[in-house]
Amino acid sequence: MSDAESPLIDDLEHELRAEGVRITRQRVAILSALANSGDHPSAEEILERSRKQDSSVSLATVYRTLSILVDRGTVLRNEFDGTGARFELANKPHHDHLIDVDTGDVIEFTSPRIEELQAEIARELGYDIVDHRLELYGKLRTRD
Amino acid sequence: MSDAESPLIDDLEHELRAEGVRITRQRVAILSALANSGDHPSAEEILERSRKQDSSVSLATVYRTLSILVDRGTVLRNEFDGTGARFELANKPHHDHLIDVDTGDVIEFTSPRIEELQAEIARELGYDIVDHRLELYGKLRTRD
DNA sequence: AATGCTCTTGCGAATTATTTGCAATAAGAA
DNA sequence: TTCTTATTGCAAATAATTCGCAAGAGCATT
Ligand SMILES: [Mn+2]
Ligand SMILES: [Mn+2]
Ligand SMILES: [Zn+2]
Ligand SMILES: [Zn+2]
Repeated sequence: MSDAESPLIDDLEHELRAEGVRITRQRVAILSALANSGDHPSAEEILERSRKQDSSVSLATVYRTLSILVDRGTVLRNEFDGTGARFELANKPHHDHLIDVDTGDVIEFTSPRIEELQAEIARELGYDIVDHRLELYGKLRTRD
Repeated sequence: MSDAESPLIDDLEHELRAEGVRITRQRVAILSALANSGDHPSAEEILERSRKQDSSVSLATVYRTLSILVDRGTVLRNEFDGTGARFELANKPHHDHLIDVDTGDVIEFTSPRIEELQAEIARELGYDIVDHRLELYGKLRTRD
């Protein structure tokens, strides 16, 4: 039972180190928590998950680390309706979200057409898009 | 120099009264502030603006009144990046927003195509859209 | 116009999510 | 191992919004 980390985390560590960011136990735990999350955890959830690997992690460090990772573009911060930011690793292609208003489930989707239209609209208004947020809030269609 | 209110505010007052909502000086001041705002003011800004008409308005009442109006669908609450919610009367057709990241300016736009595509995407995923949020963050294109 | 029931208000305290100051601790270069 | 300095945990500070409560004010009724 070695302590080998996933290649993903290994890569991230190297990138961070290359930028002079120290690799601490806490940061590795937080990165692991994110890497092993298929969902969109809140800071509190990331705290819980990373504590399974390093019980010394504190909430302040979770926030500080997320802040660094978001600034680097390693992590995405989402602010869905309701409360608190939700995070995810930025290692997958761009996508937007559909939130199930009944269950809170978050479904990812992509629409090249919408992305194009957004750029077009911005262009017509004289702008270049630097970021955007598209969230659909829906209810599961029932076949009554 | 009469005290006549705009027909818009007059209508809103009647609707509210019909629902058993009492028309107070503060509420009229807040509604006026909203009706006279072409932009997307924050709660603090609405406080300042409504105080010009009724200096007794408090921030708690601004929030409480906005809450009622949002629940009724009279007012829309936007949560753009940065801090604090921004409000606007819901008396115009649906639109989304482009935020100038340099100046903070908020530009409104509509795209029937994007609206359609959103519904289509949700449908494919088995959902009916109950709400959505589309915000573009952009920089004014310069012709250097 | 006066009455009274009930909603609404202002104020300050409470909440929630996130940030920050600071002394103790630990990365990583030498 | 030593040394420098970034990082950490903790608690206190912020920022936006909500809440409890006693005082005040709509408005239906007389
Ligand atoms: Mn996602
Ligand atoms: Mn608008
Ligand atoms: Zn997108
Ligand atoms: Zn829209």
